[in-house]
Amino acid sequence: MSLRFGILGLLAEKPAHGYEVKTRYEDMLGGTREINIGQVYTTLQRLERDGLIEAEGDRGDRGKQDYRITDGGREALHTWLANPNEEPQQLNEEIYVKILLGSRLGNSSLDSLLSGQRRIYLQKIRDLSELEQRARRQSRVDLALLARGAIIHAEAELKWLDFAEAEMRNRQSAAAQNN
Amino acid sequence: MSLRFGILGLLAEKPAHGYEVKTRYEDMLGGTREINIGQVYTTLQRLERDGLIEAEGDRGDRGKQDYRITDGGREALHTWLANPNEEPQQLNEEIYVKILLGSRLGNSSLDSLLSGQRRIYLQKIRDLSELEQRARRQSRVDLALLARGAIIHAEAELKWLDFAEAEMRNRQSAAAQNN
DNA sequence: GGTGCCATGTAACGCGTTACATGATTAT
DNA sequence: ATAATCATGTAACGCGTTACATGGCACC
Repeated sequence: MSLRFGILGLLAEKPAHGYEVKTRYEDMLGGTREINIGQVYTTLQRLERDGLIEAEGDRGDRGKQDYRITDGGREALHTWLANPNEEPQQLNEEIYVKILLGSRLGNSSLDSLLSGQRRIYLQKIRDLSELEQRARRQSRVDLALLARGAIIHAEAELKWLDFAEAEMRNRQSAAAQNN
Repeated sequence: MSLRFGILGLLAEKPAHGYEVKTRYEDMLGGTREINIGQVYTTLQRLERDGLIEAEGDRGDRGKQDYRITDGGREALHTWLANPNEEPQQLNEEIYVKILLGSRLGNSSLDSLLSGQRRIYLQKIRDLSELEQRARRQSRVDLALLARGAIIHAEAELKWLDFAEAEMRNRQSAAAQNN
C-alpha cells in the first residue's frame, strides 16, 4: 500500500519534517512496520509537486524542513477517507499461487510447506496478541484495533490452511483408491 | 505479488509464448484476475536474462516465441515452492490506515465508509461463492480452493468491520458520558 | 575519538499500471 | 470491410527496496 495518503493524513494532524513523519507513522502502526525513510522523502516531493502539501518556512534546526497540508490536500484526503476500497481481495497472494502450483506440479514438499506456513501464522498471532494487550493497557484503542485486524487475518489464513490440507488428503486417498 | 514465479511455474508444466502465459495464468486463477500482457513480456525478459528460462527455437506461427524453463529455473522454482512466506501479514492494508486515520482525525464519514466497505465485501463473497460452486461442478479442485481462500479472507474482513464498528460505538458512548 | 541517532537526500532496480504502436488472422 | 482476437513489444510513471552519501549532535 502506498504511503501517500498515510503521510498526508499525518500532516493533516500537524506539520512535520520527513524524519518526524517516519517516526510518527511507525508509532501509529505500533512499531509493527519499519517505514523506509528514503521513500518518505520521495513521497513528500511528489505530494508537494501535486500541490497537496507545501514546505513551511525556512529550514530550522539541523536543516529540518517542515511540510504542511494545503487546502487541496485536505480535500484529496477527505475524498480518500470517505470512499471504501473497491478491490480488497488479493486472490493473488503469493501463498495461494505457491500452493496452486505446488499441487499442479505434484510437488512432494507441499506438506512441509503447509506446516511451515502454519508455524509462521501461529507465531504471528502470538506476537500480535501481545501487541494488542500492550495497546489496551496503554489505552491505544486504534492500535489495538489494528492488531485485532491482523489477528483475524492470520486466523483466516490458518483456517484456509486446514481446508487446503483436508483437500490434499482427500485427493491422496482418492488417488490411492484408483491404484 | 510478483508474476515472476507464477510464470516460471507455468513454464515448468510446459513451454509457452507470452500471450499463452497470460491466458494460462488467467485460467489458473479462474478469470478472477486479468494479467497485464505488457508485464508478461518484461517478466519473461528478466527471467531469460537471469537464466531461469530460455527461448525455444525460432519464432513459429505469427511470430510466436516459446520459452522453456532451464535447470536453474527448476531449481529456483523448487526452492521457492519449498519455503513458506515469512511475511504474510499486511498490517498496512489501505483500509486499516484509512480507518485509523479517519478515527484520529475525527472524520464524520467513518460510518458510511464502514458500511460501504461492508457492502463491497458482501458482494465479493457472493461472486466468489458462485466461482467456487462453478469450480466444484467442473472438478477444478485447485480453483475451488483458491475461491474458498478468498472467501475466508473476505469473511475475516467482515468480522473485523463488526469489531471496528463496536469499538467506535463504545467510544462514542464513552464520549457522551463525559458531556 | 568513535558510536549512534537525527536529518537530508540520490541512484539503481524490481514490479505494477496505463498507454501507445505494430501487424497477422478470424469472424461477421 | 471492419471489428475482435492473437501476438509482440516499448515508454512513462508510481511506488517499494536496497544501498550509498553527507553532515550535525549527543553520549561515552
